Amino acid sequence: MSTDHSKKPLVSYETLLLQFKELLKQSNPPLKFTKQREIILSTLYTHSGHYTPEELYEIIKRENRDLKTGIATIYRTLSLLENAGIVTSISFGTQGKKYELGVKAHHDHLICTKCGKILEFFDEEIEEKQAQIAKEFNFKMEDHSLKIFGICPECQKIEKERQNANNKKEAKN
Amino acid sequence: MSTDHSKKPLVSYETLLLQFKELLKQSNPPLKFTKQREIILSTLYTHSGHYTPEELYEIIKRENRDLKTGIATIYRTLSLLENAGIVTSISFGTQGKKYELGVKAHHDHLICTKCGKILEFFDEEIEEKQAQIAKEFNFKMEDHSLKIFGICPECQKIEKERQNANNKKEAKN
DNA sequence: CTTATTGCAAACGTTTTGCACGTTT
DNA sequence: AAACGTGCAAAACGTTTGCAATAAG
Repeated sequence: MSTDHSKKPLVSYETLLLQFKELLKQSNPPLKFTKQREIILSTLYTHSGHYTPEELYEIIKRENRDLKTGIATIYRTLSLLENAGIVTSISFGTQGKKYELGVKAHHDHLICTKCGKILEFFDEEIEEKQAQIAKEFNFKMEDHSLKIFGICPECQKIEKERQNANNKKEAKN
Repeated sequence: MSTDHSKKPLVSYETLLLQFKELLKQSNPPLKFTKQREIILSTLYTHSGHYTPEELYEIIKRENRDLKTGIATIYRTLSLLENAGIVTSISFGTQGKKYELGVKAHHDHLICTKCGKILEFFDEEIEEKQAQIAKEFNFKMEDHSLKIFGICPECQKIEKERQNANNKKEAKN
């Protein structure tokens, strides 16, 4: 298994930006390159990680006091970027989606159910198995998503400490 | 790989109902066995498959003209049944969840992106790999979800037929 | 007779949309 | 100048909740 913890995307921002501009130009009808779209892209680039539209909106508002960017534009741009394959999303039931720059290699997720932290992993064997299963069912595979839910090491530690504290208290009584 | 296409749950309805009644009685405080709860359970039993609360609501309304059952009760009962481990859910991003009777063995899902059909599979090797990965990350695994998205054989066929029809039309012009 | 459960409607949080105005091309 | 993009507020969507009436134990 290979683990990919790199916090930096694989391409430079210049390359990414060019890629994005090219995409806009090639669209039919051609789309426009706006300040808002640039800021959303650059924010995703500089803040490597998984964000809800709301979280991204807060970061952008805080870091760009001069330019107004509405939440609707965040949603619209994230959809655009996702359809273009520039970002990918991971969904959390009714509680929404989190987005990340998708220029990294494909990977799956470990999600902490206590603190919401997301770790990434990649396993070639599982990838192959999935393709094989799709084939067996005559499914034309388009995508797949593997999520492992659990408690991360840090939260396990916190849990243990809380238990110890409780035990001490009970011992006193 | 073992494939489980059985459209019938593993236990009889009588057994399931007893299990449910026992569960209600054992709760603290004890919960009540109502007509609505029985109908929701029996509808899930007789209509094997995956349903959104809305879909279940429509089925129940159609098949039980005499008893009024509100959508809120569907939601409340599905939560109850899920917490009790009697049904399981599979979530679809912002578009909600689908529920199924969960007395069957654990399995993962193949989901058709055209028609929404859900097929089930189980692969021991993938299961093991997941447990191993969680261990490597010191994650205390609670659950996992593997979804393969793609186009089912039927929809592939429909797609091909549509293409053929289009080709003929173009040939005419 | 007590307590949980119900349907209803209102509230909720997230996402989408209509529209007049601004910006990019 | 033409057309796309924007912010805003309202609407839409799936889900949850408060409440008075009802049914189960």
